[in-house]
Amino acid sequence: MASTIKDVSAIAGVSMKTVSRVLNKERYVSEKTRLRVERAVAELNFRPSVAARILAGKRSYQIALIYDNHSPHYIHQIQTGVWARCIEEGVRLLAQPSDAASPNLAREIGGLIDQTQVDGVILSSPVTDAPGALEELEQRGIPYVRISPGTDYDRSSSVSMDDVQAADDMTSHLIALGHRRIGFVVGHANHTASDQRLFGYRRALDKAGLAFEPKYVRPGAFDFSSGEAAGDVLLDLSQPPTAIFASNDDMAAGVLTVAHRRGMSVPRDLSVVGFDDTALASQLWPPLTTVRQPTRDLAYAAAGLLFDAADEVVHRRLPHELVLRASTAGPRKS
Amino acid sequence: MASTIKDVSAIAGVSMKTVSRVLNKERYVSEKTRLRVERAVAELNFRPSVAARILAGKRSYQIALIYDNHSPHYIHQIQTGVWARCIEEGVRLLAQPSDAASPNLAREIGGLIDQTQVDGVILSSPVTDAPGALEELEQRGIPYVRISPGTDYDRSSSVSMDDVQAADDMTSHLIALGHRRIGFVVGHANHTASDQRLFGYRRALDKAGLAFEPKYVRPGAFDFSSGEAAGDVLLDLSQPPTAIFASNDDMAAGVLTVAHRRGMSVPRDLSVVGFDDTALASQLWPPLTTVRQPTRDLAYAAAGLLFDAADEVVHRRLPHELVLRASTAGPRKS
DNA sequence: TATCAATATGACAACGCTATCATACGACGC
DNA sequence: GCGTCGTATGATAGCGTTGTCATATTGATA
Repeated sequence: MASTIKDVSAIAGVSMKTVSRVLNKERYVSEKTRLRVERAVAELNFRPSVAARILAGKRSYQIALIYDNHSPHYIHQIQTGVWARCIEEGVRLLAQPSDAASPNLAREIGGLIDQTQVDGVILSSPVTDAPGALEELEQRGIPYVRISPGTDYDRSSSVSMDDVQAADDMTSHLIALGHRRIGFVVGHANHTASDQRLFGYRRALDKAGLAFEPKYVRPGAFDFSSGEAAGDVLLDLSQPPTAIFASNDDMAAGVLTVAHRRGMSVPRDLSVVGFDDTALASQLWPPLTTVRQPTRDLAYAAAGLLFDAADEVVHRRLPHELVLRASTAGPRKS
Repeated sequence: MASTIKDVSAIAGVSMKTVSRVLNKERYVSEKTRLRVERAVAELNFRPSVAARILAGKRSYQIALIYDNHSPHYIHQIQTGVWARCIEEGVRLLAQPSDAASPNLAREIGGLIDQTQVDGVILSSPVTDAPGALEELEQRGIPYVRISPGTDYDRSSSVSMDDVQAADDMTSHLIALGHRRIGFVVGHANHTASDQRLFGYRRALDKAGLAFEPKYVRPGAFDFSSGEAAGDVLLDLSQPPTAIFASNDDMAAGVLTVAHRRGMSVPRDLSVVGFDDTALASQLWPPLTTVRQPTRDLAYAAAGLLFDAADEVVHRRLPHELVLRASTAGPRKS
């Protein structure tokens, strides 16, 4: 059914190798020949077999994206961004869910590479910080780029946003609104971003001369129910916070639900802010003030780094943005 | 670096072909030989090259999942379900975003097949109903399974839920609560599920002896803002509905936002229900009564059909479930 | 014992492409 | 006119598997 390079060469009246040259845009092909070949390719609607290319050549025209279970929204943004760049490059993308905490992670990645011979790998957080994974890739000499890595910053190229600064900005915004007691819900312990956001929160308090009070900081796990739990504890305090900063939107939704359940009005009785600007943020009531994380663009840029700067280590930092919606206001005079 | 079948055969002291037999679980290999080969495979941590297998054999050990831009949540469920089944089968999954409305869809699918030689394809709605795509697959004799197809029911194996019955159930539930004026927000015109859910709504009204009133039905597009728009129109009616049934959760969130914005209390002043039971549904305030669509299970079952029943056309219907949360109550006495 | 089917293994070609090397042609400088 | 270089093309050998066919061994049956 499908045509091969041989068919093309027969129609174009040249050798297989010349067709191969045209396909790979190699030098030393005359204009005239190239046109003849291209016409034959179009006529047969010929697509080179990826399998044969991999076997014969050094490149596989495939890269892998390895991610762990974030929110569907996050994964989707990451996939879409990487995908877009791959299309431009004519490279196939293998999307690979994984478990960053699994002891088999390195073996699985090794297997993936042996099986598919991918040309490069993109790791998204938190797989970015699994030591075994990085080692495996380096041992095999597979180029890789990390999206929002938390550790070993200089070990590979990466793209990221400034989580510390973003959390600082958001906290400062709440302080500027007049809040003095600001609750904070930390993210999942696996993710370095969690620490960074917490650090940004503390830095902003510091700069404003406000004391850091451990009782206003609650652990969370980036999911709705941990946001609910943290919100309940914070609002049960004798001196409850007038604003709560959750490290992501899902947890902010949990806080919001707790507030509603208690009959509190947001933002009159309590300001709530999140982080990420997922679809959820604008669909909640009230719409959530949050930090827009440029996830899709990060992913696009990561793929770009993989294709362009093969050798040198490059870091690209993309700007974040405060998205002010209706879930924040000044604290109520009490 | 990576070892080949030759290395394995040398260590095990058998021919390449025998190693191949063990790998593919073919008959006629003695227990003793199998063990020797398996030990050699483990020792070298050997993984067969997918590329070589494709080239030499008839199978590629890869299937493709083709989807169009639904909600990230939906895609994620679909991917996860298919993925899980593929792992069990030792088959690699190529996830392929696409545009169901594109005139190039068939060409793109053809290219995908030529390039990757996938063994089978899973189509998720609404790509399920793109005539060109089906034709292309049939012409090439590639087995395919559809998830929630809307047309040409007998053309291929498929998995689906009963959208008509589910919408009927939900509408009947609202009627049982005492509602008589029930608004309905239709889904995206591309999706056959949209029509089916509308039909189920009408059927339930019919059964209850309630008149169908076109003014209570508004178009939508499965996204938040179309839900908002529809909600606004419905609530502006001189005799506004006491309950609104949105064809998916995103649109229901839009309706909820409109209600909040108008200072209405849900469910006291208005009942709102959705469809799908996405993560969003339980994170909204109030938590949304909705239909649980078994998306992940549908996807898992679809992959199962692809692997098991290669030839015959099989349809699997999975049960839905009404999820009753806090967004519904009886209408207010007025 | 001869015959046959079932079981068990191996030799070798083939899959569709790229890498390597060889070859041919003109243009150029001396 | 001859070597040399840059350009343009082709012949052929793999890449790592599986398919095909051949062959050997066993046990059951005639």
